[in-house]
Amino acid sequence: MKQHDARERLIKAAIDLFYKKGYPATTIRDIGNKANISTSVIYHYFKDKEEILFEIIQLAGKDLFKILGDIIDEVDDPVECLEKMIRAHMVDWCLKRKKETKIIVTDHAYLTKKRKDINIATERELYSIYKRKLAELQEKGLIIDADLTVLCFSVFGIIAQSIRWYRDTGPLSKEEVAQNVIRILLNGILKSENE
Amino acid sequence: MKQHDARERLIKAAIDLFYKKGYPATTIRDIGNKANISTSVIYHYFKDKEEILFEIIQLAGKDLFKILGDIIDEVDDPVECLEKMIRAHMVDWCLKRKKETKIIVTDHAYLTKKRKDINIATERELYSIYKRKLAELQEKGLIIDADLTVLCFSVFGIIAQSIRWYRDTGPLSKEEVAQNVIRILLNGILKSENE
DNA sequence: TCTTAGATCGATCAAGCGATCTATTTGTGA
DNA sequence: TCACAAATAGATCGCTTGATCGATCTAAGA
Repeated sequence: MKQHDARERLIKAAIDLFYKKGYPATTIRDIGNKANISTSVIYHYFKDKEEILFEIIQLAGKDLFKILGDIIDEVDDPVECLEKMIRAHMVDWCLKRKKETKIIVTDHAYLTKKRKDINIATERELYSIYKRKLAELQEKGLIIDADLTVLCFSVFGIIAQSIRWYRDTGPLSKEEVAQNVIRILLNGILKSENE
Repeated sequence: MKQHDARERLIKAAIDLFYKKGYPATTIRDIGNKANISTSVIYHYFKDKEEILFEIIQLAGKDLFKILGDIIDEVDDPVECLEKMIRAHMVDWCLKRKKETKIIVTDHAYLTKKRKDINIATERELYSIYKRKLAELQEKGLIIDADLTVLCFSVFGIIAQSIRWYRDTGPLSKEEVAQNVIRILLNGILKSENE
């Protein structure tokens, strides 16, 4: 086995286990067994169990940051931009990295204050990406002037919850699900007169 | 102290602790201390630690069941009914019983299969209440015919996430937040021509 | 070939856990 | 007033946990 291969295998095993059993219920021994690595070796690559969780969460957070940032940079039209943000957020992040997304929601609270604060800061930055875009849309009169915070978290809410019910075996593809969600968010669920 | 007072105090203490620290990180001793009750007494009122979690989740579920059922029974107009369901779901359940709602999302996975299945069944029934109402609205041509499952879970998603960001100290009241969410869901976030 | 730093291992530690035990106190109906 | 079940308490059991230990193994450079 190659050098540093062990580290990656440990992270992968941890993601699987945290996802299935939750962070506190997953033991250091579980992770070692799953990765076929002795327990004590884990402490060569990570300071403690919590550091594994921290790294998983942080990597996923940075990933989403990049996904959204790229779209913001590339797409000028604000409505199209928001649409693409929501689609990529769902398809390329939530549903693609389903396990990490679930771990973030369920287990980030088990980080100690210092590390938790780092993640909260990252999360806040992600929110503010949406907030800025939604504010821009409001200024241009393109979307309703509902409370910006509620607006922002409603968008986030719908997206984040998608992992709770999306199944790869279901009748709809990830793209189709995203398309439905975008339609619901942008046009609402009520039929308007001109439809 | 009166009879059975202890039981209620234990449940209350457990709700506080599960909410703040999470179920696995909360010890039997924590609960006893918080309720000023000896550890061993807990086992007089509950079979084991998990039973406390189960009861908390089940009570909250039944509560929501009643809230939604009452509205379904009382309100004839389907659009008005959906609106009232969403409002009550948010205001009278999610935001009013914030701690239990969070516990359900975060900790229900720690129940053993038998008990978890019971809760999944309850949850499914709750979903189907919404599903039936949304299907009725679709049949009458009152809402868009997006995929019913996506529709249903989007509504749930927005509502469930509200506890992640609503603060009692914030600028908006619970009712105002609910009003914003209802507006977003029903009319979407894009401005229509006739607005 | 020798050295050295990193990687790996099994054994083990101290602490904390859920749960149980036995003993005592309390309250209530006969 | 007595009897008995429910309620409470502190001590403790057996086990698992995260973490550490000293001892090996491996591989690359001098």
